[in-house]
Amino acid sequence: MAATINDVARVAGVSISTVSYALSGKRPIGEKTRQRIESAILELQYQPNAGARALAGRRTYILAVTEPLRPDTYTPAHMAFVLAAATAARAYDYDVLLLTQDEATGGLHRVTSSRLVDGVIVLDVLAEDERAELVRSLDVPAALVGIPADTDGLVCVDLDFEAAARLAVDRLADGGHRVVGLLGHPPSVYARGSNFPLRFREAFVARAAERDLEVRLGAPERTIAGVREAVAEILGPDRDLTGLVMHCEDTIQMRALDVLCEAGLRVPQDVSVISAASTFDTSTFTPPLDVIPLIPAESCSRAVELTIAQITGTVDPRVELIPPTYVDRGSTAPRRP
Amino acid sequence: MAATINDVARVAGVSISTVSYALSGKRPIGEKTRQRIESAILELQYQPNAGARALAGRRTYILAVTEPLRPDTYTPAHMAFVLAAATAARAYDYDVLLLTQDEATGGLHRVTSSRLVDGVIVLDVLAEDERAELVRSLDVPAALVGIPADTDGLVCVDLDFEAAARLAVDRLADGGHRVVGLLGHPPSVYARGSNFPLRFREAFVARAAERDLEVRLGAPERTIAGVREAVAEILGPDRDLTGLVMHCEDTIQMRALDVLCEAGLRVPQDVSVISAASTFDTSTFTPPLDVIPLIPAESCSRAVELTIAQITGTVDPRVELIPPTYVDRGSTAPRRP
DNA sequence: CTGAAAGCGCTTACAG
DNA sequence: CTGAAAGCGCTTACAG
Repeated sequence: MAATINDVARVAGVSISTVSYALSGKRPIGEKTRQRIESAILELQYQPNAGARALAGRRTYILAVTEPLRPDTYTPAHMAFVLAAATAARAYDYDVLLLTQDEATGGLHRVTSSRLVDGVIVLDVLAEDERAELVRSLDVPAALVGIPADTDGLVCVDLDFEAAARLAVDRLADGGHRVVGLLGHPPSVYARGSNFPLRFREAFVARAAERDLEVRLGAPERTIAGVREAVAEILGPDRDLTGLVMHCEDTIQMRALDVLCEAGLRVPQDVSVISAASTFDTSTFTPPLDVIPLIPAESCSRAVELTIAQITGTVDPRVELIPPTYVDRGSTAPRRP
Repeated sequence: MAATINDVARVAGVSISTVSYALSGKRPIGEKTRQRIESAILELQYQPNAGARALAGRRTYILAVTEPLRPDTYTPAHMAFVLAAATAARAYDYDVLLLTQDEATGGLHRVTSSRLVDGVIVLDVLAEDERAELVRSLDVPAALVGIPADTDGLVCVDLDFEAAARLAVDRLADGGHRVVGLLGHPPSVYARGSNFPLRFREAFVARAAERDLEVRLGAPERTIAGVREAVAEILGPDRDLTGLVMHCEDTIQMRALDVLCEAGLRVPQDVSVISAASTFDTSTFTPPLDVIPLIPAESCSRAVELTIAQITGTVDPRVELIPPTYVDRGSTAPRRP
C-alpha cells in the first residue's frame, strides 16, 4: 500500500500536522525537523492522497478545460489552445480535466458542483455561448479565452482581433494599396457564431472604410476548388487587387498561395500578403508570410493565471485584450505604380 | 454552501448510509424510501463531493489520458484519439485528465501515486516508449492504444496494421497490378519510432514480396514540393506504377492526388489508389478514395473498457488487434492491359 | 517551533 | 430493508 502522512510522521518522529505544514509551507519548520521529514518522504516515496487533500483542504488542484471540438472545428488550432492551457496549468501545479462536446454544459455543471475542479477555462467561445451563461450563474472561478457577446460579470482574455485587423489594414494602406481583400474562414465558421472571425472581419471592413480602401471579402470552402474560386473572386475580373489579408486555416492559406502562383502573381511584387491571427508557423510557407501571430500560450497562461487568482482571492470581471504584433517576413511591399 | 449527504438524509428522513446505498445501488432500497431520497436530492441539487467519494471509496472515476503531442505530431489524428478516449470514458461515467508532453512520465507517476486517477490510457505509443515501462512497473490499471516493442505484461489495443497492409496489397495484386507504391509519412515520423507507420510499411513490403510485386516506397515531406518529388519518384521514370497505397496525413494525400491530376494520370483508370489506416474522411476527396479506415472510437473505447475492467477486477495482459475493413469508393480498378 | 484533535463528506462492514 | 459508527488521509484552528 502507498505510504500515508502517518507513515511519514512516524518515520520522521514528528506529528502529522508538522508533516502537513512542512509540505504546504504554511508555517515555519525547524531545520532538523524539515530534514527528517524530507528524508522520510523520500524513503517512503510519499505522495499525498489527492482525495484526502481535496476533502480536507477544499482544493483539488484541477482545472476543467472545456473545448467543444465541434465537428466543423479546425482541430490543430483548437488543440494548440488545449495544449497551451494544460501547460500553463501545470506551471501552477494544476492538472487539467478535459471536457468535450455534449459535456459542454452538463459536464461543467457536474465537475464544479461535485467540487472535482477548482476552476474552469473556457476555450473556443461563441458569441452566444451557453458555457458563458453557465459560468456566470455558477459563480465558479473561471476565465474565457475569447469574448462572448455579453461579457457581464465574466473574466475574458483574447488577442485584440480588432486591433489586429486594423494593423493589417494599416500596413497595406500605408503601402499605398487601394484595393484589399480578406480571405476568411469557410462560411460555416461564420454561421456558427464563432466570435473572433466575425470580430476580425467587421474591424477589417471598418478600418478599410476609414482608410478609404475598396474591400473584397472571401469565405472559401476548404477544397482546392473552393479556395481557387474565392481567390479569383477577390482578385477581381481586372485583377486590380494588390493587398491580401488571410485570416483562416493554414491549409486554405497554403492553397491560396498556390493559386496566386498559378495565376502568375508574385508575392510581394504583385500582391502583398499578410497572414493574420494565425496559430501556425508561416515562415515555412512559400513564400514565408508576414504574420500577426495568435499565440495560444499567451492567452491561455493569462486565463489560467486569472482563474487561479479567483480561486485564491478575488478578481474583478474584465475583458483583457492582448495587443497584436506584426512580424515582417517580406511578403508585403509598397504598391507599384 | 453545497448540500451534503447529511442534508439529503435529513430532508429525506433517513440515514446517510441509506442515501449512499440508494446512490450506488449496492443494496436494495424500499420504494418509498427511494422516492423520498430522490426528491430530496432534486430539491437540494445534491452532488456527491468528489474528494470525499475518492477518499472513502478509493475511486476517483478519473482516467489519465497521456498523449505527448510532440512538436512533429500530426495533431488532427492525435486529437481524434484524445477526443475518442474522452468520449468513451464518459460512457462509463469516468472523466479524463489530460497529460501532455514533459508530463509524459513524471505526470503519470504523480497522478497515479497520489491516487488522482484510477487508471491510464496511453496514446501515441512508440516502439520504445518510456510510458510503457512506467505503466508496467507502476502496476496501475492501464491500456495502451498502440503496440510497443515489448508488450510483456501490458494490455494493448490497436488496429491490425499488418493485416491492413496485406489487405491493401492483396486488393491491388488481385486487380493484376504488378508495380505498387507506398506513399508514407514524413521521414521524421519513421525516425521517431512511432510504431504503426513502421509496422504498416514492413507488412506492406513483405506481402508485396509474397505476391511477387515490385514495390516503391516514398516518405515525403509535407510541402507541395516534397509530395511532388516523392510521387514522381514512386511513379518511376517510365510511369509504370499502377497501384498506390497512401498511409499518411490527409494534406499529403490531397496533395498527392493533385500531383497525379497534374501529371494527367486518372484515378482509377491509370492508377488505383487506396487510402490506408486513415482517421479522416476520404469520401470528400477528389476523387473519393477507397479506404481502410482507422477508427479512433473503436480502439479507444476498447482501451477504456479494458482499463475499467482492470479497476474493477482482473484482466490478463494481451494484445488485441482490431481487424481492418475495406471501404470501396471506386478508386481502384483492374490493371489495364 | 510543534502537537493533539476536530472535521472535511463520503463508503462500507457490522448489526439488527 | 435500514441505521449507527468506524474510517478513508488529509488540513487547520486551537493550544502550548
